[in-house]
Amino acid sequence: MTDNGSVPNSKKTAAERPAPERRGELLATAAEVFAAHGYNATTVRRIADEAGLLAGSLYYHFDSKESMLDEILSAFLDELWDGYDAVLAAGFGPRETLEALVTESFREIDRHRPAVAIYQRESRHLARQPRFAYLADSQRRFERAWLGTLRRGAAAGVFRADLDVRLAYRFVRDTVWVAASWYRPGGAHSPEEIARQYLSMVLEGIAVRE
Amino acid sequence: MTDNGSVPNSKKTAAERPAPERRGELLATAAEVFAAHGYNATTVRRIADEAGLLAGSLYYHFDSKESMLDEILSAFLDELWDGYDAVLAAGFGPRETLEALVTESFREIDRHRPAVAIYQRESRHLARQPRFAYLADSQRRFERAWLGTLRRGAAAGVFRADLDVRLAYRFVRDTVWVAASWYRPGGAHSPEEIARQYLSMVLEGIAVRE
DNA sequence: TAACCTACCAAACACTTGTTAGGGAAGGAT
DNA sequence: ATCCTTCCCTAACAAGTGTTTGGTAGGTTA
Repeated sequence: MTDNGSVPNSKKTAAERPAPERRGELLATAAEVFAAHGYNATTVRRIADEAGLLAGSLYYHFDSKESMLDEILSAFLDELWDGYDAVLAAGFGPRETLEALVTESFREIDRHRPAVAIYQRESRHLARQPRFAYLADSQRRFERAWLGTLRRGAAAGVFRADLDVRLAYRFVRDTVWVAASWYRPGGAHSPEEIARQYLSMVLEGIAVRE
Repeated sequence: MTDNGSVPNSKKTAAERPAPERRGELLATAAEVFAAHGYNATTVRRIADEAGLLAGSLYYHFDSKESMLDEILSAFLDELWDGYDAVLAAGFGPRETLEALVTESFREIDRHRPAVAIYQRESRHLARQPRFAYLADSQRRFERAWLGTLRRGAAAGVFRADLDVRLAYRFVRDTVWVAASWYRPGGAHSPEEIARQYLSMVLEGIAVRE
């Protein structure tokens, strides 16, 4: 009985926000609908329907449809980078870094599946809008982290050096993140188990060695 | 294979068809815009703009925005299955079949990049509509072809048997098709070259062997 | 000449979209 | 009781949507 205790309304910064608990519920259903049908194809009435209120009422909590999307994506990316930065700061070798990044990614997919699906679908054209410039930033950091790890590994002789590193980067990146399109939490495999098998395929290949 | 004939501009009977050459141009630009911004986010006025005519004029050539999408997707799938069926009928072993399927896929991406991008983005929810039921059919055939090849290979000892075949299937499938999101025809690598490197990664892995 | 066909335009149609304005019920604080 | 805050509803708005209708320039055929 400790979860519904204090009301942190006055503790937040400048922007006065209504009760953050209802907000979270609404954002969760909005994310679910965005992920299922795409941002543009999702009407604000549909979100309201799914959440059990009327379209106009959403504007008590948010000032636009776009800001819902914004909040969903930035919350996801914040958490993602918390995890990634921890991995990158740990001083692992290239192979261990790759393994940790992949595992962390599948954990994020587990926690933020709708947000990841939306990101995959919309980030490319959203990144052009000034409001979503942080998406482009994130993509650059992303590339730096993964490509750097792959290059370090190739130089250290733990990853194959005969591959186009950029192709390998896209290969690993896509391999991991498209999983969000079919992954369902609570399924047969845990995020860690999926990460283990994916890593096994990416690192060792699916062919039998002789 | 999916549908009836190839020119569905039939308000009455398919007695006469307008010049198919202009049709092809319009479909190509429509596919390009759909791929760039998503089907729902694309207005019919935007397509017309890009093609150099007015929105209403598109309805001389097509009877709806949806039928443009239909024609783009089914044309792509028809060609894809021509290639796949040829491979599957060739009587290759599992490994050669996999290699041929991957190579053929990258060739299709090269030829139908916009259609592939649209397919990736929209097929999931389109498949629920009766009109696009052939998308679901195609996906089932797709799964049978790839999964069957992987199973045959695991049984024959050329693919690893310790992997979840379903995971491996999704791994290979996604790995190949997401390439459409970044591939640009006329780039540094030919489809065959990309296929070669992807196959090398999928089959042998990116780690150095000892 | 006239009739005809192709490929388009101009203007509107009905409908959906995101968003806003004003109001009101519930409940706690004073 | 009075006030205030929270959360939602009703009802509308203007802009944008896919689509239809009727017309027409220009070429081809009779």
